[in-house]
Amino acid sequence: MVQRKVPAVVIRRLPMYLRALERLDPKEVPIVSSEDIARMVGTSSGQVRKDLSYFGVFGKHGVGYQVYFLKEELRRILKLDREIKVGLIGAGNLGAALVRYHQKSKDHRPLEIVAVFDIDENKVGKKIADVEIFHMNDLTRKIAELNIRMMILAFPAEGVQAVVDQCIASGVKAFLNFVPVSLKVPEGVKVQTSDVTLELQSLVYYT
Amino acid sequence: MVQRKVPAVVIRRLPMYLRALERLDPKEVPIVSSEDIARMVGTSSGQVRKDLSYFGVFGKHGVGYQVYFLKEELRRILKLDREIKVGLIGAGNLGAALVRYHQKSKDHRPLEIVAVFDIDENKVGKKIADVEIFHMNDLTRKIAELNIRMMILAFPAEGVQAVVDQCIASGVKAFLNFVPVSLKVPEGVKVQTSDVTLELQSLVYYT
DNA sequence: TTATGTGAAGAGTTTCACAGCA
DNA sequence: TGCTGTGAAACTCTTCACATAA
Repeated sequence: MVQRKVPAVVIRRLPMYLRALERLDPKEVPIVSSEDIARMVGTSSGQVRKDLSYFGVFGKHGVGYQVYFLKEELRRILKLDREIKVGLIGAGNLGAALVRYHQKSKDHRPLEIVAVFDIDENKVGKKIADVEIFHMNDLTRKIAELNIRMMILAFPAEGVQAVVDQCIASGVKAFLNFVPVSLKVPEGVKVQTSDVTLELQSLVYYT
Repeated sequence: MVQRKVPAVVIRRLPMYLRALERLDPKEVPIVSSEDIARMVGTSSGQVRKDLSYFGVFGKHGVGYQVYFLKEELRRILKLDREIKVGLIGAGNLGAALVRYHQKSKDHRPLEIVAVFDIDENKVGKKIADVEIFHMNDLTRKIAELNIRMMILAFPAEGVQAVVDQCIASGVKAFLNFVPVSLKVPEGVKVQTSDVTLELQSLVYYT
């Protein structure tokens, strides 16, 4: 157990381990080895053990890990042991698809998309997969009211930075950004950008 | 200039530099410094210079980089100086949104989505943003026929590995994978996985 | 005997700082 | 003088290998 600064890469792998464990039935497979987990997520057993060691001691020498226990621990570490309210800005193609996709996926809990925001008056009041669409004018108010801590950005690139600043001022701590711009955020706020065009372009190098 | 193995991170940054340069009008801004580029993409000037140094010498000491020239060079390095045929499997919400999003984006060229594939007979023959939907039975044939080298995976998780193997056998060299599974591919084939659920889950850690 | 937990070595990336050229 | 190109240092992350505990 080290509990120094945990590398961001490690944090990105923990949900993979969690998902692998969730595919297992604890009644049939009550115990797994780091090797088992590694095989399921496509990494090495050493890496699994090292990653876990940042947070404590979870296994038994010569035995392995208790599936149920390790799952609980991973959820606790990732703060997935409570409900998390997520907002989404942009009720266009991508935004709507993301909401539907998220609602449909089995392992979306405990992440709950509780509000969609858009500037288009015609969309306001309607719903996407049971999630209500609010006007951008209500952004600040709704973030506070619904206690939204995470925001998904899925709208055209105009004025993203201003919107982000507004969110941060209202208490948003993390962004999943699908807008193709680089964002500036203060210390303590996390942005994860997913840029399909960029990813496609860099893949071409390998063809 | 080094031209050893180029780190994957470098390849992922080059399209960002390219996009930054494309935002500039070469008539107004014919020359940029590494510092200018760094500011636009949110990195350091040293990193920009180091990254470029893997591929050759593109700037002039004391002056900077000629925008037009550097753009051309970046396109050449990334192989974006020719048309690239891309396929997409899965005409669901996400798949359709990705096709529309890609067609609409200004900097999508020279990447062209030339075929969508789905198992649903009812969708076959229809179009999404002018791209025809083919049946999965025609996958292998169409990949060869249209010379598809890259595939976007956006369908439910059943049997992905088998589909991937089929694509590889037909000549696909790179995948952008939105399916939440870890894929096994041979040396020489590149997979970039984008998993919204995983990204959201890891972001929670920082809230 | 088996599989964990973890220092230490190794590999990969970023940052630094300065020589060198326009 | 100004900004590039690049080794070398600093830092981060992964792999290794083995002491250790069940």
